[in-house]
Amino acid sequence: MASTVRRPSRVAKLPPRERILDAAEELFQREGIRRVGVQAIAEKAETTKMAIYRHFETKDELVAEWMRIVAADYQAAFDRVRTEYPGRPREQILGLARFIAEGLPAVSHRGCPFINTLAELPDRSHPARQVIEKHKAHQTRRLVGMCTEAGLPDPEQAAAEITFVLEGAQVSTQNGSIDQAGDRLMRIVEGIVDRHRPPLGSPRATVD
Amino acid sequence: MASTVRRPSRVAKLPPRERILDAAEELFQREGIRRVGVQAIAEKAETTKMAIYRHFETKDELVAEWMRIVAADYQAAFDRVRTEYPGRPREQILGLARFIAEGLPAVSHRGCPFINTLAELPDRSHPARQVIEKHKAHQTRRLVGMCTEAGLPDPEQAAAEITFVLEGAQVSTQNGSIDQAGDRLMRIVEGIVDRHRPPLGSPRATVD
DNA sequence: TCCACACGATACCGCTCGGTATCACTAGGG
DNA sequence: CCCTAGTGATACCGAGCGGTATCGTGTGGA
Repeated sequence: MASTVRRPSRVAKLPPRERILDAAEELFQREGIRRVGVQAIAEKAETTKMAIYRHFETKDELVAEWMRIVAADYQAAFDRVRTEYPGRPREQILGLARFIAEGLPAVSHRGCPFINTLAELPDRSHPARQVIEKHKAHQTRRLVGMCTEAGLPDPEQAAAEITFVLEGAQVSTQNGSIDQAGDRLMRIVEGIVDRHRPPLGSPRATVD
Repeated sequence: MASTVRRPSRVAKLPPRERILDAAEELFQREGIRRVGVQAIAEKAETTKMAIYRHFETKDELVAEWMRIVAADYQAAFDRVRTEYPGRPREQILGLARFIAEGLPAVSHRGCPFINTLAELPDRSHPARQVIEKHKAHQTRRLVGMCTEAGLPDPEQAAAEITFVLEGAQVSTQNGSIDQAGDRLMRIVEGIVDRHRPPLGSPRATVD
């Protein structure tokens, strides 16, 4: 391990900015934002504090950039299920739920980055908080659209219910109150999208 | 006149320990744990840092004591619905949901103390964290019992679903993605407890 | 060849943190 | 009466924080 560190330029290291973001992501996720100092991020990224402040105005801006990356990951999951199941909104919703359910073991005991960051940043004007709220609003809009396409009778209510269970599954995994949360989550979401099947002959009915 | 309840600072102050806990509760809830220093708590409690350390070994122990108080509040809500609707588990569950739903506006943008504290304390051996996990496990057990009494066919799955939506409603209120979360939450829980009404004359579900 | 420029390293600043030591005061019980 | 115990006030400690200043260094393009 030390031998790889020895080589500064012969080994193709990622550019500093990427290394900083990678290190920040891992430390923030594992320890929380306020527990992690800029110095610790620099060390994990194999660079220095000065380099961080050359790429990010403040630590708060670094946090916001991290949140933008996480939000982009979720957006990518949305895009993926949409191209994977074109015209089949029911499968799209289940794909999203599976994306969350499969991510539960990885974040067990540390939970969702959005929820944790929100808890650590009570200031509503914090740049990272604005990123989160904008992302969540956008995500809700897309989910309502899917529920509408799926022919659910009250799409906004269904989207709210799905959102609640997705968030709640992550929280309950974090505090250890519900076991097999992933399986339970999938069954719940299946129940939601199947509860009000569109009447037979509906143009948007699922094909299988 | 409210003077009986009011606590003029000079005349009839609460004992220091109570004032400290009251001040800590408000500051922790509003600002988060790590943002609030012991000095700030002392000032709000109209006492000094030394007095705090006479009553609590460390700041972490003060946090844990706060969590015990919050957990006791939730336990009291459980007890209240059980005595308020004796032998009517469906109403008990709805009463719990109403307890959460009515609390949503008060904690909007700051969320549930348990979730926030968990986010700020990644160390699983932290005393406050153990209080939370023990409380959540106990709460789940009680909820499963209610679902069993209500005759829901899969009480553990139903309890998981209810837990998810209760937690999720608080998270979604905090990040502002779902409006009218309280009303939506109540409709969802009503749907859960009404979805599988036990057939008339059906035998009781098995109790674990 | 030279220069610009991003990067690395280190020292430093002011501030706040959790926690401790010390001393004076006051109320209550024998 | 005094003795004790809890309280208030203040000063202090070492450590870590976010952020800055300064100087050295290696490399690539002209």
